Amino acid sequence: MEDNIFDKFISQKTLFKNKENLRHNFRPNQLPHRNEEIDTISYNLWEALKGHIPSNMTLYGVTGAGKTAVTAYVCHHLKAKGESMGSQVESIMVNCRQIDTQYRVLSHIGNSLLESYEQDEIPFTGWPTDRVFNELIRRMDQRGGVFVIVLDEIDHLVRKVGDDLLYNLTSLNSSLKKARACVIGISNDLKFTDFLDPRVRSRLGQLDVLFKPYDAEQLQDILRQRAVQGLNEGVIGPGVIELCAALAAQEHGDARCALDLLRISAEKAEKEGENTVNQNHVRVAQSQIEADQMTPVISSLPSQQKLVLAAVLLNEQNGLRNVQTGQVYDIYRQACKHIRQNPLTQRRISGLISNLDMLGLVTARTVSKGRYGRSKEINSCIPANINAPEIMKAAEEEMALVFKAAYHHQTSL
DNA sequence: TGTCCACTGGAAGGGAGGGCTT
DNA sequence: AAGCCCTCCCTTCCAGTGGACA
Repeated sequence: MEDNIFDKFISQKTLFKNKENLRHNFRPNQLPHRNEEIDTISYNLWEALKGHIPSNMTLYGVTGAGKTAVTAYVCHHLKAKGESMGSQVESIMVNCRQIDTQYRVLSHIGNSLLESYEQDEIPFTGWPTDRVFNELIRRMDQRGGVFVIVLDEIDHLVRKVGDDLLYNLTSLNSSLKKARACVIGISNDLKFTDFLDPRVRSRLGQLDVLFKPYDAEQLQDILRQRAVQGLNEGVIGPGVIELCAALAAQEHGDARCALDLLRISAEKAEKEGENTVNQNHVRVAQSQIEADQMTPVISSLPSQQKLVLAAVLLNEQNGLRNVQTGQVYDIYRQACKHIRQNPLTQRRISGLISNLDMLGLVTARTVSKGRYGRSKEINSCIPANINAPEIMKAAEEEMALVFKAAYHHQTSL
């Protein structure tokens, strides 16, 4: 019989008991060091089980501080309790980084309320927004009960489209006849309410919950708990948990980062056929995570963005740091010429640079150089261990062409 | 103290591309 | 088919700005 390429993996021994337990989006039975937050939120949502309207809430905290996990955890329990008590409670989670316009949020919520016998989804475009809103209200009233609408990464949405949506959502209850609604906003940014209309701010901020970042010891607890569920006994070498926790604590106490580190370290060890995970695996995992986060971001960039990034990198290859917008724009224009594309305006490029900054691919600091004007100081954030050829591979044709052209230009000098 | 640089970043609006309703 | 609506990408215009320099 022909050998199957997967056979060797079947016979290979594994270090994992259940890998899902080590993913950051897994919902564990317990969330260590978050009892206070869970209490506050669930005490408020308890109103929903009695059929009343809970206060709107805003949850603040850095990435990986457990905001989303706690909310999902509480909502899960809420729904279960609702079912056993016979009161209709439903939670709808919306990730505002992916679903980032008023129309899309409303249609997403509306479509998640589709009864199985109803066929008509709200189309992803085409309707006036107020029609989507009215349809949402109709569906909520039809179902009745209390709806908990969770807007994750709400700061992103507000920065992008303003506060119209929040105004509408926080005043849902005045339009609803039978149903009731409350809104939970989750934000990484403590100051995003600065962007809000005072009315929206006071309605949304009826109850604020602050999630402090985990410290290294708390992260260790989290990792140990997950490791027990996710990994086989005795596979974790000395100091591994401590190292993962310490590295993640440096990243502002990001539990997500800690879990990824542990999982990928174990994957590395398993691939090497080792029986235990050691600190070396963690170090390898860390550099892989850095590279893995960046490469898909770069390759999914629109082509003009890639060109701008290429322009920054080209400047850096020539030994320039802290380049200004104007310099980047010059190189960018030359790059466009090389590959026969029409260049965009400098205003647009300035915006694209800010975009790259938000994505974490470059840092762009606005500085004033006195009478030599005011500009951005731009540096790439691409770590030295991801080198230019790899970026070129990731960024495909546009950047590869630019780099090639620049290389010829350099060598011909 | 005023000037002036090299931009920044907001606002308005055009146009293409997707879709719906009548 | 015509008339809307929404989103995305882009341009044009322009007031505003931090701080070095004369």
